[in-house]
Amino acid sequence: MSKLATRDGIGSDLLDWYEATKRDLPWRRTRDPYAIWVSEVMLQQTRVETVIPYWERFLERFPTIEALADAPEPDVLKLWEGLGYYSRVRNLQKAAQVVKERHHGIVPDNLDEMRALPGVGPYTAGAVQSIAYDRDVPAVDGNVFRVLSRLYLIEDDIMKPKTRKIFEDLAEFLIPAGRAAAFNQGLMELGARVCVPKNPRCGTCPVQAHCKGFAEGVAESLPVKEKKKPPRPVDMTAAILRDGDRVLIRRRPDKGLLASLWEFPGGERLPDETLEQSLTTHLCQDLGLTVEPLHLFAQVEHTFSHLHWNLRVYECAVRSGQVRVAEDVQWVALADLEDFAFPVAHQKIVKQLVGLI
DNA sequence: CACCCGTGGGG
DNA sequence: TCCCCAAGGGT
Repeated sequence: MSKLATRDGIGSDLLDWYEATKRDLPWRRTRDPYAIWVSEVMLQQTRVETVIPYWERFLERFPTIEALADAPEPDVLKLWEGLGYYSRVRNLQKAAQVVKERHHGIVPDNLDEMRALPGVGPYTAGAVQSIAYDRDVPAVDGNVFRVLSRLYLIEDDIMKPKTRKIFEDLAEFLIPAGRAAAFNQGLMELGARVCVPKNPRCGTCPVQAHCKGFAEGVAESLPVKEKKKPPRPVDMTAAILRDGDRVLIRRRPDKGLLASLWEFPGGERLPDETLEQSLTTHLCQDLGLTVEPLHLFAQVEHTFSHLHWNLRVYECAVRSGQVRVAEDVQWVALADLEDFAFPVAHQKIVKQLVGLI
């Protein structure tokens, strides 16, 4: 750490630049720890421009910890529809319930208690504690990894968990006393607007003079990051079952991919399965129905972070069996489909269906 | 540690 | 088109 014993001007240069140029983001207009927390969860792996309208709607509908804690989960999920990584909001609501019941509805003002809440990891805890409570703790996200790896020419693979401590220690060391809120946000802002992954704007960088990566001409090749594997292709089938103006939908399991979202019934079609076999497997086992595919209604390609669905949707006729309507299996009028939270892949089907009205 | 968990935008 | 990626966390 001795070679880093030059806290030099990074802190003050970055703070000056941040205060002078920071964006006017809605969550920067509040000091409410809950509102800031919500923004940090939404911003996980998600762009600022995408988050803004979601954050506005979410805070309007659930303005307090208690409002979120007491809300029906389907309502919460509906407001998150389209944002992805849905376990984020399920954990957020669980955490809100813990805060309501065990912390008098007040977001904990220390790192350990915050970290203990579901969905709160090292980044989110550090971000909320520094931004909302002015605690001098680091908040290391992807931007900070990139900025610091360039500034100090650190070549450790940032995808490896053990690398995290190197950057957290450095980020903490660099915090100007009492200024973690602005400093942490300054590092992230710099990563988002100047020290970007490709074609970094080193010419306008406020800390270029301190940047070892720039001096060595290797800034753009940092950080070192292992490539991730391409998404695995999966064939999927889904059935449109109609009864007058109503269609059958069901809720996905409360764990795993797209947990608790609604969908048109179906599932994975294994490589050696026929269409009928696949539909029978999923509809018969899950709903007690056998069906006959009538015609291809839609074909949807959808890529997730780790999967690629080729989803074939067939309008079907019920051949035998009776639909067991339950809390998680419902006939819904086309006009009411919008009340349910669907994953994007199935929203494409909803659009076609509603277009028929 | 390796893998799972979404989505939309940009180069 | 394809690949990368964006204020990560859970298991």
